[in-house]
Amino acid sequence: MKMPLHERIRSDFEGRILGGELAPGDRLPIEQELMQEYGCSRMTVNKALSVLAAAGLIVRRKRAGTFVARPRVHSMVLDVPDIAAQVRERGQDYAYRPIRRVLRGAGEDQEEALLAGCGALMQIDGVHMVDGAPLGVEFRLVSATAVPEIVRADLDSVPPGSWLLQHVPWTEAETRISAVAALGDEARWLGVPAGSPCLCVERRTWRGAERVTYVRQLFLGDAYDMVARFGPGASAR
Amino acid sequence: MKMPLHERIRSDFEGRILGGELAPGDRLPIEQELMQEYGCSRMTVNKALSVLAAAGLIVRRKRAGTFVARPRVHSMVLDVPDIAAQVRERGQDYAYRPIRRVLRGAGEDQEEALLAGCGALMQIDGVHMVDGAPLGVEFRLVSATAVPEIVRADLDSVPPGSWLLQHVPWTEAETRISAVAALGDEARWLGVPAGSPCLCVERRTWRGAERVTYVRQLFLGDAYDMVARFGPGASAR
DNA sequence: GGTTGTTTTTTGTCTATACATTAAATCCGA
DNA sequence: TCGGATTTAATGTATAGACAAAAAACAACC
Repeated sequence: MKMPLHERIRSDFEGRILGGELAPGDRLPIEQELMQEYGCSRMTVNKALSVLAAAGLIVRRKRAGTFVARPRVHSMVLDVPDIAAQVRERGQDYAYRPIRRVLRGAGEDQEEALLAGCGALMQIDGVHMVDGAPLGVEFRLVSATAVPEIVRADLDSVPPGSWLLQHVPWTEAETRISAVAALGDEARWLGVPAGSPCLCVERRTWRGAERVTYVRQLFLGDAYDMVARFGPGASAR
Repeated sequence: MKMPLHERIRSDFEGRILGGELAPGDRLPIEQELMQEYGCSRMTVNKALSVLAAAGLIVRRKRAGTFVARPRVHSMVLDVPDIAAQVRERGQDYAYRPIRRVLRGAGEDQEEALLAGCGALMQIDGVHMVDGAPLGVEFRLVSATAVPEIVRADLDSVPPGSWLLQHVPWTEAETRISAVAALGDEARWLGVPAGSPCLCVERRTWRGAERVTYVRQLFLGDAYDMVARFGPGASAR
């Protein structure tokens, strides 16, 4: 196993922590001791520990030492997929069917008000189709002040999710996942009886302090799920 | 703003990439140029870029240079909360009500078979209660070969989720989130009509190659949601 | 033309050292 | 005993230099 030394030190302790040999609160050897143990310079040890600290596995406190991180505030990596790509990967046929696209001011809706910042809003609604059947509907709001290009963009051939991903840089995002019953128009577009369970994905994006987009997607409960992973290669797959 | 130099270099490029100034595929200056530009040593530049590379924002190739990473398969950090703690944080009352707890061999169920590995299984079912009303039900399987302590653990006062979090080390986990309709027993335990939409959270954990646990949780659609974040402080909140 | 070495550029790792920063521990005087 | 100043042990940042490793670019050869 030819592994850089700092990598070996890192995975050594990672294993011991995740495997339970080192419990939260336990103190690790100080850098001096580790240089002895591994026969290397302090920078090498430091690099290994810095990476573990960045990953949140350990906490380093000056003068006190290095400790296994307290609360296993257990966080996982959620892959937010490009729906079209994901569907095609499974060998199925994907299509986006636009429902509506209007440029207007913010209405009564609280979300709209927050997003608008007294500017114009582009509303884009559509349905994701798989092999001719609806998979999900989406209701999207884009701030026309933050993304002026949206007004003239060609969004009929490309699903707006993909377009936005390519053209709109953002610095922060929040995704909220819940379960709701499909109602009214939503149920009709999805072609299911009202009350059918759907996975509701809401996403808000910001650029700095400025709100950029809001999306609400409703997916058929039995046709779509989201997966989050933790562990070796969590983000690599 | 007193910020370490490597941190400044890092956030400099992070900003330019997330802000769109640097597009995917663009090449960054080589380390030599950056040492000139920032008037520092190569190790400092290297540290900054290594962190960005670890975060997946850039890709570094020997002899070729450093490039902004390709269309970011957009991944976010999902916080998997401790239900009890989360509820109490909102000032509400939390209780766990056990339904069933049996030690047995694996049955017909495929999931059970995968988990068992010809060993015994501990099945633990219960309801999460908030202010006296059901929030969710959970159906849990724990490999008694991987976690022998489970057999004698006191799980009536402590919700098994918390107990496991404390006592069972694992190295890999996968969470699958979908929307389903509550049916039969599940609906009864939740106190809702059959067919009500629920958020279904399934989690599998491994220790190395060995399966450790499987959980299936059903939460009332209108009372529970999960949040994932991306951006400054994504894991810190 | 295509294959196979060879060079060279760029990142990867590591060392040894220096000084800064922080906070725990200690000391000391009122 | 308390509270504040001082010491000191640990991490944090940074430097300058060395050699390793990979892969793009080039050259040579059949």
